[in-house]
Amino acid sequence: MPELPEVETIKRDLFKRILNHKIRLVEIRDKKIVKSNNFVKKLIGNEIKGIERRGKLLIFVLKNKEYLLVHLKMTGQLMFKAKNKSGNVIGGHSLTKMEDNFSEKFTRVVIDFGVGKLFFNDMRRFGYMKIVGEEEKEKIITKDFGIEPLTPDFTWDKFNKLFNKRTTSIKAFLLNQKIIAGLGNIYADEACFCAGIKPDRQVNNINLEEIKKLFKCIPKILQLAIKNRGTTFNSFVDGDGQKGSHFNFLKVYGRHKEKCKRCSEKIKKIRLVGRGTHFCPGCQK
DNA sequence: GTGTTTGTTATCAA
DNA sequence: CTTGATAACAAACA
Repeated sequence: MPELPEVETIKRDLFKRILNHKIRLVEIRDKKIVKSNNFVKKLIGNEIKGIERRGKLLIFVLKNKEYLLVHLKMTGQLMFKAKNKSGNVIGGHSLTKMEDNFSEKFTRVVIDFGVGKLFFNDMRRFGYMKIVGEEEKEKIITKDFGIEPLTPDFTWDKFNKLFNKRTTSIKAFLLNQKIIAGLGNIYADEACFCAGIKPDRQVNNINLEEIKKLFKCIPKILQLAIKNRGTTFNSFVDGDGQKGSHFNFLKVYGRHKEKCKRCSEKIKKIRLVGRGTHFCPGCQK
């Protein structure tokens, strides 16, 4: 599940690979993935001049000031494979099996940059790609997303105000992209552990001290996960097709029935907001 | 065959 | 209009 740290890792990887290379060919293998018209035509001959991120959404800035938006949803992957001297992508032989974290079994779109190809793979087909103009891009990044952690926009004043008059669980609050952008199921659970808050607590019952802890925990958790190049649980790979190493740093997510690293109590798993939710009964109140 | 996995949105309710 | 709760979607795997 690519969340903010995973998407950020991909962004940084692709920056080094695909910037300023003219797009030669675009192959759509699954029409469902592409959500805008004239997709191939708009890309061929174009260049990517920058890569931005808003929450879990990747924004490729095109030379003609249009924007290629890519959302990986649950199982999306974006990986660049360089070409060798004979013009074939390295490691791109198998069409069916996973070899070296790479197969074309679930490849939905391929963008050929001459120096290599960018593969959009997505087993579950929840992800999408679309090209939009300046106006629509601005509308999306302002309307659909809340405060962006890891930017100057994430201030104590703004964060604290978000807790006013809300009547939902802290877990649902953290998962809501319109409130805070970029947290998903893994990092929402991790943030709650870090702040010592049980995920089913109501937002209006969380005290100032706890809000302060959350304010510190959210960037801290995300930064560490980025440093470890993201969490690979099922399908996440970075822009080069490699796994992230943050899995072993997780305190609660995926550690059901295991001992808490801090207090040795058994990690519990419940269902909240329709999501698997992990917490430590000893550390979280 | 069944349950489980989750990011987002549609839908309905208040 | 805003907020919240819930189901639905998709496909593979244990």
